[in-house]
Amino acid sequence: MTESEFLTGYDPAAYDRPALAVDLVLMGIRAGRLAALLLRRSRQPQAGLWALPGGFVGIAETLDAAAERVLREKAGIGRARLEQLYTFGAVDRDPRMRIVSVAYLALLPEAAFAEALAGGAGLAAAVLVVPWAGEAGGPVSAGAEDGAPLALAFDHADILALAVKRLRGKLDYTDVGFALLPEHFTLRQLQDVHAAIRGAPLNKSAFRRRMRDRGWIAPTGAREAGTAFRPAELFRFDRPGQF
Amino acid sequence: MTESEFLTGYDPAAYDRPALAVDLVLMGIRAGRLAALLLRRSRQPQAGLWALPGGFVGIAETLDAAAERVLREKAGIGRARLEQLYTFGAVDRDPRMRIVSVAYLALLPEAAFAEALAGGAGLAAAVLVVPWAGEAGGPVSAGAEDGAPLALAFDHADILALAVKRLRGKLDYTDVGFALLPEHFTLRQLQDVHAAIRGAPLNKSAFRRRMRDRGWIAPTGAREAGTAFRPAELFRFDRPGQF
DNA sequence: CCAATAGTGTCTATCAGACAGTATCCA
DNA sequence: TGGATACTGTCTGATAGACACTATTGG
Repeated sequence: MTESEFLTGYDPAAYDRPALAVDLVLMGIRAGRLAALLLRRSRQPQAGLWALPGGFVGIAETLDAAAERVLREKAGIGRARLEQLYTFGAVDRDPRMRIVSVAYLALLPEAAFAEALAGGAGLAAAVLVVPWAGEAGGPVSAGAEDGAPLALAFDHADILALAVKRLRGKLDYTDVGFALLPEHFTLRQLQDVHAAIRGAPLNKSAFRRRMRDRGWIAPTGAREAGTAFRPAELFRFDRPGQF
Repeated sequence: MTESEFLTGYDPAAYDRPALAVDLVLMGIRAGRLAALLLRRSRQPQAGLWALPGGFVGIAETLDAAAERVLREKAGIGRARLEQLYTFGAVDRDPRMRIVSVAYLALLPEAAFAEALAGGAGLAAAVLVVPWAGEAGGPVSAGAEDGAPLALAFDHADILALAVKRLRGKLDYTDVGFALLPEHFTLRQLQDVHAAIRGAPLNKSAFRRRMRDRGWIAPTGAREAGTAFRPAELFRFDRPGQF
């Protein structure tokens, strides 16, 4: 039997299959704190709870392509660097039916995050409360910008927790800190982002030294404006496209 | 509409779905080199090529449970610590139909690896050639134990390459080195495993110092037997269950 | 004794934390 | 001038690489 003869006789519908979806963790910085974009579910199941933007994977659509489509259609964001996070496959994670979901993570610069919030997609910012709780990272809870806790749908709290953990792991040796900031930033802003992701403060001079020694930042020559004190120097990320 | 009313009216078969499978990367050490267990495909498609043990995910089966079942049924291994690696979703990765596959990684102690090879499952050991090629890790090629290259089926070369990359990333701060060794081992064996995964040699005294300082190893009091030179001290892993 | 490997001691470079000190802005 | 924050200098401890040194086995 040749390969083409085999294919002719193959029955792809022999067994029941789980449905396959993607869910997007879209992270940003909001008032100096780590935040993610969520949608309030208007329909059953779990109406009223907050969920990650998600959607089903088409039969002729790559997982990455499905994630990009959901980014456009559900979050109204043109493009972002999406990275696969983990695949969640508990049998009862969705009461409608068996749905296996591939979670993706993207980091939005501060302006893009604000723009997505202002767009008509109905997104809200969930501030992530990230206690230090050791290197492994403890549970992550989500709250509205006024501090009120948000109830998350399905297993999306697990997905958020894993996203924060992944972020932490990559913080020291990739550009995740820069990806959340505008093009020009102060070292203080950068340090605040790192502290928010770590969930613990950082030593100032050691942090500045490390950033400069790695050659990742370049001075722009400009300075902050509108401060009531000494304005900080503005830097830019010097190794775009490296990761 | 309540949640139960909604569920009654929901049609889970409205769209075509990709099939969902798991593939297992079962790693071990073979004659001091990093190796993985492969099956030679006897049937179309891609008959004669070498593939990772895999199987479809049942409709009421967790991803982890499917991986454990494949471990038993296709590899003849009772149990191992399986860890999800990545989900591969290219549209044409399997010529039969659209199959999305969740890859899992497990590390087998030297004896379990040899036992699986000797079992009746038809597994072969593919020695992985892992050039250093920078921190990111270059392409990984598989060869038989006599050095002859093995042709891999589907996108399984990509899966192996990612598994090695993941292993490298975890080498310094988890127990991956110990997981591939027998219960009692010499520091030389441990160093060889680390060097095989890194694809680059290690400094002896620095390595020993690091292992001892971390408190991960405990002396057993016993020594190697049957050597033609000074026998090495045998150690055991002192932090089982920590990772 | 030699060959071969086990195991140690020491020098040096790098890097991070701690913390105090100086610089520069606005009011 | 004072308050606030930006930015720097320096000490110290932890860790890794390099490399030579000693120790212990079988023959």
